[in-house]
Amino acid sequence: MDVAITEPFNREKQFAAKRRAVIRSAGQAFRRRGYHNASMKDIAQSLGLTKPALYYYVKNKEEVLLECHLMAYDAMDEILAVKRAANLTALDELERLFGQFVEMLTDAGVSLLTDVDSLSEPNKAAVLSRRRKIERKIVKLVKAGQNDGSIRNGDAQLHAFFFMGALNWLNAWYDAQGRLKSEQIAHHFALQMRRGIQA
Amino acid sequence: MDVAITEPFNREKQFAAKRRAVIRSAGQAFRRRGYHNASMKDIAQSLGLTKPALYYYVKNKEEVLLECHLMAYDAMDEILAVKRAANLTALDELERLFGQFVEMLTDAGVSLLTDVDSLSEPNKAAVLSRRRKIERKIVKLVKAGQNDGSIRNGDAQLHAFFFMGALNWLNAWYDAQGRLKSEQIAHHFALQMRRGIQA
DNA sequence: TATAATTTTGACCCTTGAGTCAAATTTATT
DNA sequence: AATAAATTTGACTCAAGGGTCAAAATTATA
Repeated sequence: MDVAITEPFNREKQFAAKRRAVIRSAGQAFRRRGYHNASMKDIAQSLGLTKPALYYYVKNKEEVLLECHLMAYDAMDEILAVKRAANLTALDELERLFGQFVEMLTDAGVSLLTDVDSLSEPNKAAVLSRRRKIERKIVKLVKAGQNDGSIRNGDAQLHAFFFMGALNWLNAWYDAQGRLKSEQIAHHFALQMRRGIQA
Repeated sequence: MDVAITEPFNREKQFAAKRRAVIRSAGQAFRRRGYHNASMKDIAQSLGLTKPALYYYVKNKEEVLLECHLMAYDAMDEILAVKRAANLTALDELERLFGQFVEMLTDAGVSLLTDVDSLSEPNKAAVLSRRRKIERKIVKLVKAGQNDGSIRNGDAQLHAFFFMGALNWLNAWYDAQGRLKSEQIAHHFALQMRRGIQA
């Protein structure tokens, strides 16, 4: 086989995959116990590694937190990127998006963290900028809905802040083993979001 | 004047007042920067004190966090304690309560914190127990609304989790100096909450 | 099998911040 | 003014946890 090129590429892939696993695992820990309550040693152990082995894959703890944030925002961007069908109202679209966000946070192991103050200034700014960009898209959609008549009037920003809270609060109570199943939550939340703002 | 009794009482009052000030000030710091990012030294300085002076009023940092949680729950209990007028639907009542919660978190300097994992087991259990007690009251009210026909059917717990998220998310974005004024937010949120669950 | 690259580790260093204490200062009482 | 109580502080101790490093172990390559 033509390994001369693919082999080193596979090595990189292995490395990247392991690195992602580190970030994801750390994300779970941060989500459950909080950034400062989850030590690098804990995170390493939960992957069957030792601390120095972790540091082979990441520069420092803050970098891990940063990537957790960005990973979640990437996932949200991906959901937001899908162009909506022309026949749907902005409200319909928002309902669909919101349901997908919920599923992403429950089903898929994506962790939407809130601890932004544990980042140093440049990173904090970067994360907040990403967050605002997503918020802006959503607010824009709310305004579109107010124009197409599907969403009732009122401060669009407040409309959005309200239901984004429901999303961020998921971390505090959602339990994959619990009574409430991902799909059920997504469906319920999407509807409650819709009703809250519909015209 | 008959000081023999009132004087020592005043001393205690002074002490208690200063102690409360410490808790409240710490609460602001925890809310803004997070429990672990706000050092006891910071908290002391923001009150014009030094660290050892703080420790004259509180046992340790965890105690401060605990009291912050309890203080917020006390305020919520107080709001919840008011008997509702017999002619109001449960939904009306819920709307009123929710608006009051929002005002309490914005106008009054009450800090509703989410960091429960930085508490040791017994304290964490105590805080979660208080939280659940409040949640239970609210869920009960939701169910009452489903009985009196003012609130649409669906999992009452999910109804509540959704709008409680909006409340907890306030910390992340509310700024007393910002564009959005307390009363406006309270009114808007109360309505959006109502619409989300009304029959 | 020998050699080189990658991955992992035990043992360490170092900073940060919680918490303490004996002594100083301020405030009230006789 | 003298004494006692309450309050505040400078100067510490100490543990936890982030991060490093030289060497060992593993895996791939010649």
